[in-house]
Amino acid sequence: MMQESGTETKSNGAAIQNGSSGGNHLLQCASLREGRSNGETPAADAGAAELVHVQQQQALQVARQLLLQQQQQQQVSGLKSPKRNDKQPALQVPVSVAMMTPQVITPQQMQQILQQQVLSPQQLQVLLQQQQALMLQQQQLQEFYKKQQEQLQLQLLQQQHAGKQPKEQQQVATQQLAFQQQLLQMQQLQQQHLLSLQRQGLLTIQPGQPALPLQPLAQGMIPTELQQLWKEVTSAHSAEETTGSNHSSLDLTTTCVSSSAPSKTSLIMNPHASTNGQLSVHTPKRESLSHEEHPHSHPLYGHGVCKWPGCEAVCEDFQSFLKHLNSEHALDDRSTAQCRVQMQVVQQLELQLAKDKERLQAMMTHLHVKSTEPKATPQPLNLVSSVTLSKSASEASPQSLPHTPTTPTAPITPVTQGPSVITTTSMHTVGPIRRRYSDKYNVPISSADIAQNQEFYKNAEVRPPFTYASLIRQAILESPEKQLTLNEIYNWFTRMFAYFRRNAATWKNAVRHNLSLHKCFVRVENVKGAVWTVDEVEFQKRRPQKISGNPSLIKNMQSSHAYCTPLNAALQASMAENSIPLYTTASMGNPTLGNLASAIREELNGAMEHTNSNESDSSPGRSPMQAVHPVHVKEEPLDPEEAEGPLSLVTTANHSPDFDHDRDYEDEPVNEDME
DNA sequence: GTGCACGTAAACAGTA
DNA sequence: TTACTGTTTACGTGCA
Repeated sequence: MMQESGTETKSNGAAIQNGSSGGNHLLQCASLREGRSNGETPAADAGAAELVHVQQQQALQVARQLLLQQQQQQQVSGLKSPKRNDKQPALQVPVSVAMMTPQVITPQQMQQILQQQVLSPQQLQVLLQQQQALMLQQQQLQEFYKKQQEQLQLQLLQQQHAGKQPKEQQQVATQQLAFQQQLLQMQQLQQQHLLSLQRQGLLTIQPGQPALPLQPLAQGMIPTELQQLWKEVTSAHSAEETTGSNHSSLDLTTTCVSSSAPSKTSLIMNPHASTNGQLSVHTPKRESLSHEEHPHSHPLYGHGVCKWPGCEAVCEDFQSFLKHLNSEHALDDRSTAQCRVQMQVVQQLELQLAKDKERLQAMMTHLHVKSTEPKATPQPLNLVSSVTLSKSASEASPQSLPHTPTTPTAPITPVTQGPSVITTTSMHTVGPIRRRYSDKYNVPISSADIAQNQEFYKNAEVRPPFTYASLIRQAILESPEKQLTLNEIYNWFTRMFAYFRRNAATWKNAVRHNLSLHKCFVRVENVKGAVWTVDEVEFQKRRPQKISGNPSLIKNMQSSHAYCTPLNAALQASMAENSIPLYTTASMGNPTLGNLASAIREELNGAMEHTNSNESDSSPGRSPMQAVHPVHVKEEPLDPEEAEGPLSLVTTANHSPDFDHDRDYEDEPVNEDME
């Protein structure tokens, strides 16, 4: 008995699932673009990188030549002019250090680390090699530059004691300038190269941590990975510190060779970092202060261990920890560098979080809209779906007002909210409560509702928060011909809802009961036997009744439309005025909009009609459907002779799928009363 | 408290 | 005879 009938209800599930995966990617791309948006050329590829590489080598050679010349001059002339003492540091420092320092991982780079997963191992290796070559060059440059500076300083000192000729001084100064310009140029080239690498998906790597890039390519970074990253970064820093005679090379922030602590801190805060409120450069002062406030709760101290990133020094007690903190993690270049890295880690995490949030939002949105998209496709279903959708939408919207507050069940909100699934789920758990919610006051289920939660209902044995009447109507409307045999209705129930795979006797009885009870369900004798159809007119009639006597309802409905998204005011107004136009456009156009519009229209229609219906059936505001169809469809109990009447109804219903009838149906009692 | 809507159960009849 | 289909009635529940 319960077999077959697989035709009409297409699984919206597939459509639901295929929809939107691309969105995230787009988002990511967009964010990446933002991150990089420093005016780089977009077309950086391996060729460009090589070019940059060659250029860098040339620049390096030039620098070496300059240095040699300088050294020769120094040897020949002895001491240099002291005059340039003042200017030199000023010139050197910013240019040299800032430019030459291997870059601390920038937020963009971190972001890429977190996101990148595209490159093939071969690509990665090539890029890594390039990167490492660059790093080597950087180191060479640094060493070279440091030596030069030391020599210059020595020279200057010597010159201070022994006078020099201004000529030589000028020469040296110009050479310095030229050299710095060369360095600057090199640095720019390097940066370009780095940017190109970034574009290719590889982050820039710090010298001394070649392994780093390999890890990050795994998808999202988990905290441990981040920690690992942190350790590597910090270790790299410290290594450089120890190796380099001059500590300042590490960090952009640690620019001045002779810079003082304050200047460093100020430099440390780059715009990015400051945004995070990370100004919390941990000065000893602060620490102690915070410590005073919270005696033994120091964020950097726990379980007897210093939690300074990469430290993990064991501290017997808090005092020793403080000691350790002040001694080992005082305000120096290393600490600031670490601090900066930490800032970036945090920033990256925040970025990741934001991104994930975006992703979630996109997913929610997609799941929401999704149901409508598939329906747009031209299939038997589509017709149905459009109808049902409109219905659903209408249902949702209307009821949502009066109902929403009271009824938790209604998966009401196809349009408005996000994870309808969740909503429904939660609602389902309510179980017993469900019934009231669905129809009456509210709207009967909408196909959209069902579609949106389709997967959930299919798999979870949760009672759908819809009335039998709503479900039956839905099933019928989803069928290509908008008519189903009882058995097909059964099948639809079992197919769509796991809940109805049990207790068949009970719910089947209920289905039959509803079919018979509600006038909106019309039994038609067909060639193949008896089929059930939905009489929308009945719905129309009924709806008003429920609402009837409640003038505020109309208001509510209209206001409810506002909830319903992006329908513009004009549209709503037009709908309010005349349901027909809206109806047409809505149904024809964008599915979502159509649903919404139809829903609204229904609502309005219902309300209007309702108001009008009290007086007479033929109200001006009525939809064509209504006008066309005889109001009384089912009034007379089904005599075989009357079969014709219902049939006509059926046809009409089919013709105007969009017509939402949301109003439901079912309250037979109402109908009867009206009739 | 009442009316309404809904769900559930059951009885009954008709039909294949 | 059985199972399905369809109708009807009764009862309970929740809500306005």
